[in-house]
Amino acid sequence: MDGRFNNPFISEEEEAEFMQENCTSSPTLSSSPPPSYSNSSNHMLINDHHHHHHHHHHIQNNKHHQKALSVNMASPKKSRRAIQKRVVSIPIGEIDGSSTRTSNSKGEGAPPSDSWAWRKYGQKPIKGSPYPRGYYRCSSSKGCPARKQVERSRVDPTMLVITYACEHNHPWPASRNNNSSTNSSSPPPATKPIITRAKSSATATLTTAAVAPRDDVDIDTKPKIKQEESAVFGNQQELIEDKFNDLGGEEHSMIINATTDNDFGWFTDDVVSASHAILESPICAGISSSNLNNSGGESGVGHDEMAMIFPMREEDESLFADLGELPECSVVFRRSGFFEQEEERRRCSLRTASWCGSTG
DNA sequence: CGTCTTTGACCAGCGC
DNA sequence: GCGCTGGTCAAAGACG
Repeated sequence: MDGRFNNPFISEEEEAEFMQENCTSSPTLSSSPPPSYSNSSNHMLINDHHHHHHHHHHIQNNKHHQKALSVNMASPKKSRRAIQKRVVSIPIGEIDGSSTRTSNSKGEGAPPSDSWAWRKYGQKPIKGSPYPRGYYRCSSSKGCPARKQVERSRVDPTMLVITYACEHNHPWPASRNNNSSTNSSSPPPATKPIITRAKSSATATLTTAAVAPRDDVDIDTKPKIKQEESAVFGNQQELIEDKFNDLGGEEHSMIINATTDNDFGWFTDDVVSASHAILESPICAGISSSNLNNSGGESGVGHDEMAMIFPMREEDESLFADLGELPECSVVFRRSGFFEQEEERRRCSLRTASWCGSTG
């Protein structure tokens, strides 16, 4: 499916270089019927099943050494940072998974299900953040390059930052026993028949979990989280904000006004009600131009969550696509009652800061 | 029994 | 060249 996903706020990395090639910016399933998802000849990177076959003969004895064969994980052509990513920030409490799942031993609960089946394959603590980052990959299809990283926002613990990389190669439920219901173009009927009511946007589907009915009602978990995290955050906030001033911008995200909270209709009734989500879009549509002047850009702290973009419908996307650059529209979003408006504004100005996430 | 999560180790990229 | 950090793998355990 496409990165537009069904997430509330998405910011897209533009650096994408090899990602596009390797990851085969698979055509939005919805728009164009993918000819053959199974084809793996194109993307020869990030996939693991590939290298497995490649270096088979190498080592097999030592279990631990087997990993050695995974060396070529990605054609080392470009740096990891060159990978296109879509950063999505969502209020953790709103849709936070935690659900029935194993919740979490240390990191965070199950990330909000975006109707795709994700399998966690790793988790690591991130240098600048008190919260670990979880690594997920699409479990629907073995060869699916789709991956996502889930971590709690450093600046706003109540926010969950999900970074999507690569898109799915397959329709919806590739394997598994998903009932892909009708066609592959549209997400499966959510367990909760709520979605897409407001906007009728076919693509908009969050917390559906058709594949993995993991998300249910776990709204209660959020209050707890808030307290803990917010406490931790007290200090960092200041620091982080400082850093933002030095951030360099690389991103080209545009910000637009969201119509109204109706747009969140596709969230979930629970979600919506629980999330007093407010869309504020001061239209800092400056497109990062103003931010670029910093060039120092690194710190890699928190800018990711700064950028929150609202996923558009395919239709809309198309329109923008024609525009040339703007892949998606972004929207500044914020939860009411947590940060002050001032901060909000501040963010707005910083928002476009690029998230050079990976390397620390 | 199958699938997914957890967890420690390995590896590559990057900075020094 | 070394060390740090992030990203991934895979065995074992947990869960359904």
